Amino acid sequence: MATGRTHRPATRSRGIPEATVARLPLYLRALTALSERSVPTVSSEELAAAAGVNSAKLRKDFSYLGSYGTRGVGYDVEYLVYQISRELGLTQDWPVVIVGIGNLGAALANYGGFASRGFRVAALIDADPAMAGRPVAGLPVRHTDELESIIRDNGVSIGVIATPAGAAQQVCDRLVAAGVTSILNFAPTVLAVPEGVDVRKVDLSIELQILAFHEQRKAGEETTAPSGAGAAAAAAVAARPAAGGRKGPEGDVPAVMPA
Amino acid sequence: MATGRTHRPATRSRGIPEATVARLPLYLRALTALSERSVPTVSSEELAAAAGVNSAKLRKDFSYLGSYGTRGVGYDVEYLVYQISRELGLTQDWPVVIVGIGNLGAALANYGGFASRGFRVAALIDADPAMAGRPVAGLPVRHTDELESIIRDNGVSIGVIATPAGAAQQVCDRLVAAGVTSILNFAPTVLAVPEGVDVRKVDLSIELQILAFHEQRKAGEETTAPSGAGAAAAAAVAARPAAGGRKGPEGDVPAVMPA
DNA sequence: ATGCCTTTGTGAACGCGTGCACAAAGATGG
DNA sequence: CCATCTTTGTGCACGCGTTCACAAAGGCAT
Repeated sequence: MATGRTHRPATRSRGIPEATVARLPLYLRALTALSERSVPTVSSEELAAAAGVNSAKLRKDFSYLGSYGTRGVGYDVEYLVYQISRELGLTQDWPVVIVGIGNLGAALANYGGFASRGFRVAALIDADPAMAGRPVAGLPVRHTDELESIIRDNGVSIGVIATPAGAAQQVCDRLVAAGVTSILNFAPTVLAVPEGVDVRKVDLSIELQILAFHEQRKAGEETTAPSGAGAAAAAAVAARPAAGGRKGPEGDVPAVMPA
Repeated sequence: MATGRTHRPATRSRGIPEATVARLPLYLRALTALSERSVPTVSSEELAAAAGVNSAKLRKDFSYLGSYGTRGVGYDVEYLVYQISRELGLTQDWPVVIVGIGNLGAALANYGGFASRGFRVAALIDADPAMAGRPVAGLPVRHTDELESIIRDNGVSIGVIATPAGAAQQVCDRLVAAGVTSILNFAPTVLAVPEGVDVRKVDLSIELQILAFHEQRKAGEETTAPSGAGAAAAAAVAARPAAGGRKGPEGDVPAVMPA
């Protein structure tokens, strides 16, 4: 999962909880797969299993959308696909620009799942003049100078930032100024945006660090010796500035304060 | 943010809440930036602003790690960098394999932030024999046949899946069987894993759909006419199977049931 | 030493999200 | 038409996460 979200916290939009919104795409994907196999109806139990969630949670999620099921039978697949698509706003076309056509930007441009569901790559934009005109995923790369006009001409409201961290905020500012109100940020930076602009962040480094945390914990649980090779390094690296014996989180690293 | 997580729900590891763990990398990044500018200390207010969070939340987060601040002064940057690094398990080296060296896999392999923080790309693996041996990001691509031996020889416990959706579960199974216990999944699929294996999911498509939802809501709020061009399409596409007048989520699409 | 000022650390309240468990609803068979 | 069986929709309780607000703690000037 990508982490981080920058939403207005309270404004539960239209009564649908944020957590539910985040799961709707999951259900939609599972339903689409069923639809392609021409499965007419599905029970909450089956669908929940396919989406990897609890069936009670799924039913409650759907209850926010309305009463779309039939008791004793289940949910009509096609109908539900449409309802969720509509709720997510996928019945309309969303032009998207990708800024920063490096390795990642190119990968995103080539991503098939992009176009499949209402999203259309309106333009690829890069700051490097040498990139300009070169085709990537069948589209010619445009230069950053054209950013504003591209946004306006295509009515783009969703922008994807795949630039280096240093350029992200500047690109973000220009996108927002040009009218973009939703941003998907792949650059490892915290973006500052005005009220009313949604930012979602996808950060590989953060995901790995979270995994490392759990990995370390798992490793520490097997061998009940928390003081591994890292302890020595701890004493070497960490130099507690203030005096006074501090205790670690739970007695771990007991007073390793050299000074 | 990448969405989705597959953790054991309850097991609050070592007393540090999951939500806090997810923010630690954010703090760490902000602190590292401060460290490079040789800033000695930072207050919770300043650091919170840099990390894009509430200062009260930051202080509570740090309180789970221990009492590492000095009242009236703030936090020692270097010391905090070390404490968080240690807590996240970044003081040790984590060998990582990337499976699926397409556009995305190559982008990940080239990602700089990878090596910077304790993570080392042990191998790039792809199923295409034509890829084998070709250097990507300075590493020769290895064939899938070698997956198990690579995992074992390098003691890899973290795997990154960047394959097409169809291959993801199979790759996942092999990774887990070979000893991987943490997986970062970029394929748009729900992965089934045994107990004790952590999966984090990064899904571009889902992120975009969530943005589209909010975008649609914003658009619908300006123009107070929810019944847009989509309504007609609704009647055309949706064919409610069961009879009986259903009402939409809040009166929207009122009884558009062609029967 | 003393008092003031800054900033941390945390107790408490609140709200959101999750899961249980069950009543209501509808299908189905006789 | 009635009984039975399946599955939905949801009231309720619980736990996690967030935020407020403040007392305690330490630095610093006098």
